[in-house]
Amino acid sequence: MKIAPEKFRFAALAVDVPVYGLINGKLHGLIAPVNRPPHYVNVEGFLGGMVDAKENALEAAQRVLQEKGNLKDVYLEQLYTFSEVDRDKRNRVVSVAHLGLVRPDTAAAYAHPHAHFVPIQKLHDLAYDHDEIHRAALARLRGNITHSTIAQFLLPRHFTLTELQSLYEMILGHELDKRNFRKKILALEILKDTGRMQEGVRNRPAALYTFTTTKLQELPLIA
Amino acid sequence: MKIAPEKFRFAALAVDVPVYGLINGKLHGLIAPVNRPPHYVNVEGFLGGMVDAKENALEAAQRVLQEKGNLKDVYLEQLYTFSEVDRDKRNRVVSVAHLGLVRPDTAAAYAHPHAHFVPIQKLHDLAYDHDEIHRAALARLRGNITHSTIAQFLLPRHFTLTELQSLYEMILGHELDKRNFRKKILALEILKDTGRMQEGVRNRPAALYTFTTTKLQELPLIA
DNA sequence: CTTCATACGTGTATACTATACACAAATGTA
DNA sequence: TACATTTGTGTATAGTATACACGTATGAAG
Repeated sequence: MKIAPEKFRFAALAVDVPVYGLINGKLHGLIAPVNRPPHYVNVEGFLGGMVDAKENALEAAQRVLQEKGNLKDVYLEQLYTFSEVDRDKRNRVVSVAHLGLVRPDTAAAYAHPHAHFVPIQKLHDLAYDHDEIHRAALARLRGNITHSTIAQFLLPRHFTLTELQSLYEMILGHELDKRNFRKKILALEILKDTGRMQEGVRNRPAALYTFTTTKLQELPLIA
Repeated sequence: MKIAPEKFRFAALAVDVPVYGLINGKLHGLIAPVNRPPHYVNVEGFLGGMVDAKENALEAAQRVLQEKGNLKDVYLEQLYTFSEVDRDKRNRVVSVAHLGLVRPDTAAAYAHPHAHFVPIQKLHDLAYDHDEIHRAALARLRGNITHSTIAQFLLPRHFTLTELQSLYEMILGHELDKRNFRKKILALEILKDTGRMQEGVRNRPAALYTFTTTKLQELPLIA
């Protein structure tokens, strides 16, 4: 593929990837130090990087997560393209933001010299326009969780209904009735009982469920 | 704003804008001839153009519609960014597609030497990846019409409930019950009766309604 | 081994919402 | 005056959403 004529090439094309995961049942976002003098020092931001000539935006997002975060098998979807002229104060960079989700095993076991998970409430004053990207990502998550089985990418393979409900509550920002939630979610037939139970809890052990399919499905509205 | 370093500038950044409007009560899309030898000759495509150095993607979309289609006051929202390496066979172009909607007065009175409105069923075999953009745009329209007052950007200022219902039916692809549709839409309190009636129709004249606000509002699910 | 603390798992009655459905009324035309 | 056409309206029924409380299984502590 040839490169475009010089006169159209003033902007760099980047991806930024807000990645979220549950740690101890709470939503965290993955950020790393940003050090780009003179504008961006002593700040942090989501993982991001330039798209290169032989890949599309999604592939770039996957590569960036691998290279800069040592992360694989992340659920990714395109979020929004941020193109404000001065969104990067150094020079013109247009960024195709992608929402990323990881399971708790990945998030909890995550160890990396620079990138780290931080509770979502503490994600502010980030570099570039990453505060705005964060808001857009959470809004997307809220929209998705009621219309699809996206929760599956944030939960372990086997989970309890209480864990699922708690995830919904965190993302939606309000509490749900336990009995009604169970009735609705089970009626959708997207979950199956594994027959196994929680172990090592100091209360009545909960049944473990799993999603019937590993694919993202559209759903009628929940909650 | 400085331009980005040379090594990151291999792709051109463009916008493509599928614009839809009602003509004689049917949805049409706006396309124009594309003539970019050797790959794109004798084909048509949505209006599009390069983003330039001093504007963001939305501003570019507005400018392109003005310059290439002589269109102003178009409702625009970012749709999706298409970044396949070979989506433009000539060279690498990443396009931030925007969905555009115009009112029937604009669409019906539309006269332009090249750009023209074509019924959506006839929009196929378009240049570049515009068939895919068309599909994405219609899918977005379907999603939006049930969750927002986006219909207002496709209807005249004053319209009948039958016209509104017919728009919903066209976009959703199925028929709706007249009485139930009216009950639901009026209960939302997004419409007000203008007190005026249709004139010059050869049947019982319908009451004319208008949206209570000119802003896009989120709605609970309709239909 | 008993008691306690904790979280799990379940059903029903009521309010609300969605659906199905048919006919009289207002206009222009013949 | 009769006809063709499209508007505008109500009710009964089914289905869905909501509100709500207590017995049960486990581990820990005494």
